[in-house]
Amino acid sequence: MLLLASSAKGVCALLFGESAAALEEQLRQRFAAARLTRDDTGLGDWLSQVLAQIEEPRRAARLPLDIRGTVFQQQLWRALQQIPPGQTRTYGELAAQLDSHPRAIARACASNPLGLLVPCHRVIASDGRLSGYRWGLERKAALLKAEALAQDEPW
DNA sequence: CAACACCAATTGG
DNA sequence: CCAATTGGTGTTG
Repeated sequence: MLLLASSAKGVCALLFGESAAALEEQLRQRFAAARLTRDDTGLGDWLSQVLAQIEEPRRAARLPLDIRGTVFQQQLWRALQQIPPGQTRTYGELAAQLDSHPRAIARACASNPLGLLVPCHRVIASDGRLSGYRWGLERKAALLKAEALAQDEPW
């Protein structure tokens, strides 16, 4: 199940979870100070764009994003968005790019509230294997496979 | 503020 | 294969 949340400025969260209740809980934790209002219809348009992107990774959804986070996180997330579908970076590469440390990269990825929209699943370990994923390695592997596949397809 | 714990890593022994 | 190290962040005193 999927939860899409937005602020006045844009999409601020895209989470996976077991149930609606579990998702709301995640959301509440991530934005403790926010006043949450439910909107089952207004976000439908954005949501459908997100879903379309999942099926066609190369069509990156151009949604307004409202990314809340530290400077470091924003740098990383911006860097992640530069990674084209079907490609991957290692924690080490990103660390070098941001003049930081792999462990810090991982930590920042793990706190990315924008599942899919910030392609944190394109980050892999230095030996080329998948390491971890907030919403399950299964999902990470599936996403990467889908993207790699879409890359081969002639458009 | 400082101290501490928590990790989706990496490197060296 | 294990352990030591490392850095950003949230929590706690």
